[in-house]
Amino acid sequence: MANHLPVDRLRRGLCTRCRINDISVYNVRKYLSNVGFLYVAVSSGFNIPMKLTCRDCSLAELCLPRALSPDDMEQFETMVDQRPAMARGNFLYQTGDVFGGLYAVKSGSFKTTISASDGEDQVTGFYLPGELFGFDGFDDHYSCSAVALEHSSVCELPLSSIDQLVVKLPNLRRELDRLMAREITTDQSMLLQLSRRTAEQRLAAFLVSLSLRFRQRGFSGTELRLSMSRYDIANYLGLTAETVSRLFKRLKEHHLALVNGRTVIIQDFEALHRQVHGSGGR
Amino acid sequence: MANHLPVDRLRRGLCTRCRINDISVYNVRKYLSNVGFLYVAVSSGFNIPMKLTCRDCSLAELCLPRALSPDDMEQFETMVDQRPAMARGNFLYQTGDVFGGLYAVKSGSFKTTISASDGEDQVTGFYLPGELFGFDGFDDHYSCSAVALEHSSVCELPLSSIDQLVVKLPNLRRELDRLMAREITTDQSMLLQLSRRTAEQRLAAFLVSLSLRFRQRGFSGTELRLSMSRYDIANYLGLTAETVSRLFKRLKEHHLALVNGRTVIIQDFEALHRQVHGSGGR
DNA sequence: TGGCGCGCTTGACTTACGTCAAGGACCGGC
DNA sequence: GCCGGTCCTTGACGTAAGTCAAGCGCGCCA
Repeated sequence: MANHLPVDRLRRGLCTRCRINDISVYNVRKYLSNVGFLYVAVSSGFNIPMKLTCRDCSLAELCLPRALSPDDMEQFETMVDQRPAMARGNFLYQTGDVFGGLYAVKSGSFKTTISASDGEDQVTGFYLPGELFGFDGFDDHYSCSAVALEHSSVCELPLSSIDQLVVKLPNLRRELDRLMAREITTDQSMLLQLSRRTAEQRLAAFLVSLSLRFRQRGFSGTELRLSMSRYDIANYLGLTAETVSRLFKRLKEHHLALVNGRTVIIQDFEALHRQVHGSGGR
Repeated sequence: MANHLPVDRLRRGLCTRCRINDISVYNVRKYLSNVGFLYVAVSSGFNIPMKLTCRDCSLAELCLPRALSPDDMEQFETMVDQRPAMARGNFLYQTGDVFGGLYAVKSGSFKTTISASDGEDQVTGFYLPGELFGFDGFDDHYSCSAVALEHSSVCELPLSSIDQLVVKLPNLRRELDRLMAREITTDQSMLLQLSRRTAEQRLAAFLVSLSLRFRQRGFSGTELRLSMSRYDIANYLGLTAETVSRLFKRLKEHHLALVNGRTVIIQDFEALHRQVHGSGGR
């Protein structure tokens, strides 16, 4: 397994194999100790002191500012707050909190959940580096809670900044609208998933989506490390952890994917993809 | 049954019992012929020639412009296009159409649907007078199709107008953000419904929501006329038409609601409400 | 490095809801 | 007022996925 190192990307803050974007010796140590396999056999280049700007950030092409011209970008950067890293399981915000702003994942990953009156939760989304979340809060209060799935960090775009920026930067407003529409579209396609697809198809769709998003971020699209538990996956897909477990077993038997704990090796992406769209649901 | 007539509201374009907002002799005749029970035993006051302004519209307190000051409202009105009425079953827009703008229901009702690659549809929402839809289109193309469920009409807020107005009217932008966030929140609470609630709970939630929204619009909250088919309801709730039918029967047996064709009489709202939140799902 | 607990797996059994099929009611058009 | 089609209802039956329970093992912490 390649220990071929994309040093320049690392310098800019991101290892293409891991999910580290805000580099510091502490974080890397911490991260490495969590990672099962060691793609990062790094020597130097770690304790670069830095306050990342968006232009430096390796996620720039994926993240919100990608719609901005260099001039706009400069204005934009001054409005973005970098938040301290968070430990796994910590809440970034909770249901009912006053809307503070939007968040972009800088490193790690998050889940958002809503809770029913009886206390039961529903996972509504997983967010990877470069992805924006918090749109549900625009109605004054967040309707979801956001939880770090691993050691993670975010950039914050505070509400006050948004109000100022959208007037000055029409491109930013349009990009925000676009992202919000995409949030709606993905939620709605989940509605279709939940009501018209079999458990098998849902899991296949989940893996395909993750694979594509990882690849987009420069990670491997075939060897993934899941940051969420079986329970989270099951909940997100409207299933139980037992069912997910059995399905993973079936994927293994059919040589579509090899799942071992939280490591997933996708063996036959095409077949998985076919399964998603394949021959109707229930 | 009262033929007590809210004439002033009718003058302004809305009968509180029916769903007529854009009054013309033609429309009323057309509508009456579709309605099973005749609340509207109207004599005069029908063929009022009018181009409704938002200030005249009886839906003003519910619709988008409610966030606007009188001055703002005047600017806003000039940008809104009134579309000709549409027959049942007609598309306002279809999946993939270039985003033209947002729509507010003026009379009648609409459903939005997405379709899977295999051609199967999923109903993602129902929209009543005063409700805004089309947000999914902000990402350049509509990801849903919008279909009139009965003889209906809409007001259009074209994209070009939105771009101009949001700069001039910050309150409008905030209201749009709020509505968009609400769309996200309702979609996500549907995710919870679909994955964690029994068929019975889903249908109860559907009826409770409809009842509240009808009441908000000045219609009866206890005697509803559904504009959507059993198939649509079932599809929206992730069930089959057969199951919905059986559930309606059960509601009748338990004296919670009386359902006859498309007429629903809610007998015990509280009990229905309890059923929604009651003692966990599956 | 070793111990403990949570998260995962596996099997046996249950059930809510879907599927299939047939008949009935309503509605709109001629 | 009759006829055709669509929408709705009802019953019999099947099954995908849930529930319950028990054991295993990874990974986290001391």
